[in-house]
Amino acid sequence: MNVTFNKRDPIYLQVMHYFKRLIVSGELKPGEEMPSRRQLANQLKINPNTVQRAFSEMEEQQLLYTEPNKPSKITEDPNVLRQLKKEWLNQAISQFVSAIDPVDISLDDLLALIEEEISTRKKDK
Amino acid sequence: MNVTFNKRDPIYLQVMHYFKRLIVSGELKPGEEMPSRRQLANQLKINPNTVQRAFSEMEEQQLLYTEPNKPSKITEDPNVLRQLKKEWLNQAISQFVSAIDPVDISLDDLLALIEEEISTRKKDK
DNA sequence: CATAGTGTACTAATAACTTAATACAGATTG
DNA sequence: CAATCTGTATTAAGTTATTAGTACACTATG
Repeated sequence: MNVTFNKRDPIYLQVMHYFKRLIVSGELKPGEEMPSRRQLANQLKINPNTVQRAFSEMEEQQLLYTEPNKPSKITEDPNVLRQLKKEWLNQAISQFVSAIDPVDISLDDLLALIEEEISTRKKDK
Repeated sequence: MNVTFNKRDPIYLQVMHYFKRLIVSGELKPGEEMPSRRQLANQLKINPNTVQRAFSEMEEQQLLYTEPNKPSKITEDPNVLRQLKKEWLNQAISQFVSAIDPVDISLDDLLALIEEEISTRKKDK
């Protein structure tokens, strides 16, 4: 459980983002149990209600489901999962293209820089 | 002056981002005058101090310089400008690669999606 | 020389978020 | 069957960053 919170964004959003990422990557599998709200709050040294907020929003987005008095679980709905991955990717690309729009650089150079960054990261990990 | 503020991020940061983008794109040229703090605040319907905060931070970053009782001007230091562009690009790429890291997609498919997004935007504008 | 424009500085108010304190219903476990 | 674990809900308080209000010093201009 490697989470570091930045001070700028709301913690509940950062918690959501952390778990969404795990779902997108497949590290959290459909049907898998989430940690309990209190337990997670203890680990992260945050208030249980902050976890509750993150979880209940993820539940609204149908990423989690909760049976009464049981820990929440990752959705098993393939449509929801597919949609999540799709949106995650679209959002990343859209934001990226928008960010580099003002920069004067050729497409080839840009793609080369991306490849370079990716291979650098592979090496480092 | 086409600015729409989101509600999440501090306004002064959004103002900074807006002008940095203009500098990166070259729409604001070295030595060019910035609008006065009050005038800009009026246009954007925000408090002059919010503009002041944005401007003074940009001044700290040496993107602007201000002679007493004169409107601020864009820096004419080519090193600062080069550095800004470099960091802008690096930040975009780094953030993007980090975002798509959990996604299971081939490099070729990814680059194709980027090209597609770029050409879509060109078409639409 | 008064008016209106600069930038700047200080303090107060606001708003958003987080934390905290409790409570309740139900399940599980020893 | 008591203790402890789930999730859920409500309300209040605290904190912090952002925004707003106001005043000051200086300059240019008509």
